[in-house]
Amino acid sequence: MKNSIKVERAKKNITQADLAKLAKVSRQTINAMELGKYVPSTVLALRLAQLFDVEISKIFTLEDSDWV
Amino acid sequence: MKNSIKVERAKKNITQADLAKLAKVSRQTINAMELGKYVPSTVLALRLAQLFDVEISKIFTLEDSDWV
DNA sequence: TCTAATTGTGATATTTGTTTTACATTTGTT
DNA sequence: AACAAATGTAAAACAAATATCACAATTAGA
Repeated sequence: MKNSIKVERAKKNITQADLAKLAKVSRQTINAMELGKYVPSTVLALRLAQLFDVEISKIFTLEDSDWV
Repeated sequence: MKNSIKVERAKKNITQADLAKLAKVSRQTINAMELGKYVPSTVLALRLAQLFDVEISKIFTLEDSDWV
């Protein structure tokens, strides 16, 4: 699964630490997520979409490998 | 977090077992999710949205308690 | 270039999602 | 009522998400 959190963050010009605070997770969670190291829970994904005021599917997109 | 998987499933008139197979998870996962016993990963949520051909935010919605 | 801010990384611990197996309960049909 | 299909539930095990702490590497500004 891919995500465009880094881009959304850039649009708002906020740091990982800022976003972490807003989303109420640790900075490392944001960092690891941006680096594609893991997939967030749906609650966290919804929170981020809400914070960025963007459809969740605009931020998170499935890849073929997500169906294996 | 709330979800309307049961409703979407009813629209398509398929069983939990059917959906489980389509979404490539166990039937218990679908069941527990419908009963609100836990929150799926974003990958699974995206798969379901894609299967139902509905925006993810139409199926999964945050509640106030999801921000605590 | 120095320095501070930001980002990346590693290890460990805890919590939560998911599977499997197996059985109980409910619902729908005949 | 009896039977089958669908749904709910429980426990154990494993996988994955998230936190925390600590430090290294990179980037941006003065």
